[in-house]
Amino acid sequence: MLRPVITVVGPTAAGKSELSVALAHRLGGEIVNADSMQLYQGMDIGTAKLTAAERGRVPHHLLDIWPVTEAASVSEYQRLARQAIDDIRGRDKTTILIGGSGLYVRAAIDNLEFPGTDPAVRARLEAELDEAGPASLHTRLATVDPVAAAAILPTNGRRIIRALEVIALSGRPFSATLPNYESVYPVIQLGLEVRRHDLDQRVADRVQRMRELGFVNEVRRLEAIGLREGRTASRALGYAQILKFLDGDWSEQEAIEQTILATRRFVRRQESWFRRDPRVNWLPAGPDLLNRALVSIADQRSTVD
RNA sequence: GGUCAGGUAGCUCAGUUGGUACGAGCGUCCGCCUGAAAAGCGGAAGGUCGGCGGUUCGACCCCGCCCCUGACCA
Repeated sequence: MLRPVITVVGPTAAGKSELSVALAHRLGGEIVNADSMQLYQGMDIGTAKLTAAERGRVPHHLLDIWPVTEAASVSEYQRLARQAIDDIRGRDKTTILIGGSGLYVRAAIDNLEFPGTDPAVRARLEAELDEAGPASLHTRLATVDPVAAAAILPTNGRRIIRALEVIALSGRPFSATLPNYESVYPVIQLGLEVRRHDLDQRVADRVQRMRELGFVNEVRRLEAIGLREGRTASRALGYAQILKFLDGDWSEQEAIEQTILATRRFVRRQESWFRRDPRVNWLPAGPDLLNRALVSIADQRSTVD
């Protein structure tokens, strides 16, 4: 019998990484990263990547696989994640999928299929967006795919473009709606829950610590190898703000404060994303977390198989 | 002590020559999310317009006094 995939989800700074390593030790597991930014090489301090020592001999997969110049792709991530999970399960080890990128988690474990992409088509649409604005693109979407147009707000340029791209490539409507939590593996999902106030404090502390650890220098180093050209990496929390500091737009202090604010906003979005998923079993942060997690896993294991 | 400027949403500020605050950005809360997702987007809740008195049918906007903040002058 193949083991279920265990996911550890929840907002940034809740303590997912630490719990995952502890779980891996207990369960003989291996960790698969589902954090979109930890996929990047060299983005260590700002993504709060565990150090080699902190990983404690637990095999970690899908860290440091992309250079900062590469644009992220959920679809590519999905391929790699499935490959890693299949490999781990094939060796009869437990997979612990951990990350705060909701879509990436779902891409790994759920029945999502991503239609293709075409840089030329996309570039054309983006140029149009710049010139004409999202409303006119939305109007066009409404004529070719009323269902998609109804689901996507006229102000959301990004999603309108993707819909039009898919239609242009496939000739079919962009009827993509997220599947109703149909997973392709047996899964047990643990969610880490931290009270708002505490979480905000942790975020602030963490960002301050990043600064002390040399975050600015990390960004300088990455800037030298093309961070600014990286469509995804250059927009990462903290990195974008430090770049503005390096540009002279903000003082270092402002960059740090803005990073804290942006991270707080992000945390809210993460909570709202994961809260929806009824499969997640929430564990309040606190003492004895590891044991409570193990109990929760044992409880669910009986129902999963 | 005097002069000037200012006291409007949690914060920074718009605003009406007197007619029920039209506010904006940020924050807060809630939500959406299929190839940039640490991205992108939407909604909501918040105001006795510094206090007291006066003028007026009616004052946040006019008058008086008071309190607070800042700058300048003594």
